[in-house]
Amino acid sequence: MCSTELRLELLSGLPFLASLSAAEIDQANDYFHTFDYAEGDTIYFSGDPAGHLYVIASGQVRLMQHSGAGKDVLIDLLKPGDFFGSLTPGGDERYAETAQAHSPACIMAITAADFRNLMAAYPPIALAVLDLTTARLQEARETVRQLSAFSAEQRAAAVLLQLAEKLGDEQSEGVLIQTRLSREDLAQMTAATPETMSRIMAQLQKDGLITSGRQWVMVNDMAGLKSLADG
Amino acid sequence: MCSTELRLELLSGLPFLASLSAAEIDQANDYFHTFDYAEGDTIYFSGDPAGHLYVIASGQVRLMQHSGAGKDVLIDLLKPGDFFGSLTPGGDERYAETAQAHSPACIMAITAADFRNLMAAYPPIALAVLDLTTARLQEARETVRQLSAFSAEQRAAAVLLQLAEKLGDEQSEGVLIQTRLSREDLAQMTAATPETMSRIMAQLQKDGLITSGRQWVMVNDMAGLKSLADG
DNA sequence: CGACGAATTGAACCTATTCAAAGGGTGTGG
DNA sequence: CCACACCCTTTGAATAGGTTCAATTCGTCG
Repeated sequence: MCSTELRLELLSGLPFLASLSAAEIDQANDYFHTFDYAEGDTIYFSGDPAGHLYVIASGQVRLMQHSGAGKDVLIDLLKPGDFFGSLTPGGDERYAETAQAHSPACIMAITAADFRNLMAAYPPIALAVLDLTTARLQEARETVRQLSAFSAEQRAAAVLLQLAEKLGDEQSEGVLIQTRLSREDLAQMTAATPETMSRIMAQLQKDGLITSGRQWVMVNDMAGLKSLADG
Repeated sequence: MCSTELRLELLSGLPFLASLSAAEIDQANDYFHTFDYAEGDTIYFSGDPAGHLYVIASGQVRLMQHSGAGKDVLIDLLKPGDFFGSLTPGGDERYAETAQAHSPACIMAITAADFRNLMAAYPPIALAVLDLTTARLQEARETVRQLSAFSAEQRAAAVLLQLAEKLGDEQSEGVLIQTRLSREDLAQMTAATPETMSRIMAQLQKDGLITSGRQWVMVNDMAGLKSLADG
């Protein structure tokens, strides 16, 4: 269970709460409840009534979409400081995605209505959240573009690049992606099958662009990956 | 050129300006400039410095993304009252998409910085814009899901449904989509080729779900299309 | 009515999927 | 501490869905 200090430190570090004073942060903190999740735990299911906004205190969360026959899509991998869940006050709406702990995680939750009041009281918060949402919209549209125009190999390269930038740890031999990632996870981010992903990863490794084993990936040549991804 | 009355009437009817009084609307109107575009005119190119937010007064606008070799993606078709362009004040950012008049159109433009001031002054505007952006994010993610999990025929059915709901005119024989739409336009919305789209449209017509000719589509069986789209 | 752009149709080709079987790395329990 | 079992991963071969290229037909606007 994450400590009160961690909570306050986290809240004060959030980009979209940057406009609040320490006292106001302290006050906002009262609206949040904290929950712990083990790896694999579901935070909410797609279709559940949407009543809360969540902020990651520690750990990683994955957002997924379901279609029939195990054809799931991994929309996004979130890290501490990221938010997810509902932004609208009405509890009648429903979550469009499923949120799942991708690693052991501590999550803070606030009522959607409370958060909306916070945004209405502090316009800079609303603008900051709007900026983040706009950025996600462009990400999603970029994904659409890649699915429409590029090969599985190019999409894989783009996904690996993105992961390396977001979750990568720079090391002497390359950028290590700090997350357990199976071939299936990568496949669900790329709109491919695990088998295809396995073949692609083998090819990328042969070309010296990456190194990869069971559940881990290291990017050795960011520039090379990028030129492959861009066509 | 759209008249001043049309401009005021349009502004007062905008969902995200609903919180403003008549006098405030009148005042906001001063920030907007109006431009006319002929069918096919480009409003801005992907990559241009992003300095304005646009609102459609009349006509239709299409948002597109480019990739090499004519592999363009038609992200969205917008109608009067919809906004597009930049939401962030800094002019250093760039448009991610190209905006083009899909029919003769009258477009109102406001500086991104001015609009941001408006949102900061009237929080309900910011919240309304956030809601619309969130809705678009979910739309984009739904498109990703469909590209990942469904066949071209299912995607085509989903696109036609969506168009019929957004731009459809209910008639005795079915719902007529009120826009010129070539096989190529539909292909760019579906991530398919015009040839594939032609074959799919022929099949759908044979099944009695739609009627279609050169540049036009009518949906005869919404429920049938929906069950096809959902799998 | 004529001409041009759009739509259709056919056949070969290719990428990625599917199904199946064998090969490892990891971590847990004895 | 080692061994075993489990799941992830790899690899192969057959298949299918969509693309590509090319030729023809059709509708519509001037």
